[in-house]
Amino acid sequence: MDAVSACKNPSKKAEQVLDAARRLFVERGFGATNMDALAAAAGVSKATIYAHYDSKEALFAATARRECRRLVVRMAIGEDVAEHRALDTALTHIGRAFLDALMSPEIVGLLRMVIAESTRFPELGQIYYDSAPGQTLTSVTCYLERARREGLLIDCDTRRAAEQFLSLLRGDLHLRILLGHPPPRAERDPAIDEAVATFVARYGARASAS
Amino acid sequence: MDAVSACKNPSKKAEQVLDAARRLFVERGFGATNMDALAAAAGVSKATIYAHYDSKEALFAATARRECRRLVVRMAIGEDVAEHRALDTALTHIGRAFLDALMSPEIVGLLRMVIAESTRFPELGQIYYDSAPGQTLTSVTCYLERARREGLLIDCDTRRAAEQFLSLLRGDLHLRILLGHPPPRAERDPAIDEAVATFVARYGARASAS
DNA sequence: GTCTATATTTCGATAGAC
DNA sequence: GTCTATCGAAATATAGAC
Repeated sequence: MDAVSACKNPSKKAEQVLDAARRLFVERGFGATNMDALAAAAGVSKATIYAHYDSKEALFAATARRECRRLVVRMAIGEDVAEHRALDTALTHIGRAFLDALMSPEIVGLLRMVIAESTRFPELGQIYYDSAPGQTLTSVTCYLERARREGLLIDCDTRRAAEQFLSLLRGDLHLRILLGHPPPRAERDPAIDEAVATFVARYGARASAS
Repeated sequence: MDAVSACKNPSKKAEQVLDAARRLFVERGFGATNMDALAAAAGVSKATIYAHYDSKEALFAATARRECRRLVVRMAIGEDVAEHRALDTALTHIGRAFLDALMSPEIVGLLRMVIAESTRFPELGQIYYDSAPGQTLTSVTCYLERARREGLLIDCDTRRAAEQFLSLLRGDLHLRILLGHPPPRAERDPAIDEAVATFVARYGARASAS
């Protein structure tokens, strides 16, 4: 029951439909999007949509799954952003990349959509979580593990350390963005610096020069 | 345009309607709730609903606003949970209270609803943010300010410290709950301890006995 | 103020021609 | 495979009696 099998008859028009569905569902949500608007946006007729997808719900599920998969790709990039740098510099770079991704309109829209429909489509929540946050957490954990082996960190549970670092970075930014009231951009860089400072205070190797 | 003025004709039945609206909207969301179900749940006729509220949207807005205001009251309680205790004990207690509130089904449901409809009703996001997270942040900042004056904390920006502490507590719990996949409860207390440990590593007074 | 019954609209889904 | 045209259900909103 993935995006492929949900599409009964793959073709170019099926792609157009999926693209339009992504735009409209992400912008307006499931309930506020109707099939007429969807057909118009895709440049096809409603009947064509139903030739490819059994129902509005099936189309939504296929769309959401596809977008979550794309997310995995996006978040996996930047994994090596922190090569060969001092700990705090590397963490700052990771922080910027993380917040950039977190604040991008496509990701925010997708997350809002998934949250909104997580009761109607319970599986989506799991898929999303495994995609974006899961990938990021794994990626950061790997970096911290390397840093620990190199003596930059104290001996610790690197996965929990990664969770804490990401939490410090996220702050209430995530919530505010989801609520439609993002904080001014000027607050971002100081917040990253403070997140790094707190992380280093707990996990930085005491013996390192500072 | 608040909950009062949105209700054209206050009465006992108007209360019943608002109560039913809270339950259904929070459980099922705006789109999946219809006026027939609402009337049945409230024990009144549809016409009665429309005698008190101009439209489904008006009823939703009134309901959401009222629930956000109630939230302020809930979160303000527990402000003095941390009186006369050692720093880490107090922080642990604050942490438990915070997570309890964060995880309560009513609050999660309300938040999900507000996020889901934050494009259709942009004002709601602001109202919610000012209510729950705003109150909590203020409350924790006050405690930290007192602790700082008593010499338990280093000299610091207590508001930012409060933000970081709450972020550490929240972790990705919030996200996972909103996505419908909460982590096992057993992970909660260790996570709180670790949050406190990281916070104290950065902000705890170095001279204090440990 | 509240009800029953109904009007009206919106929207998901389909039939049938090409 | 795709379109035009349409059906039928569901849902919002209202009319009119009490």
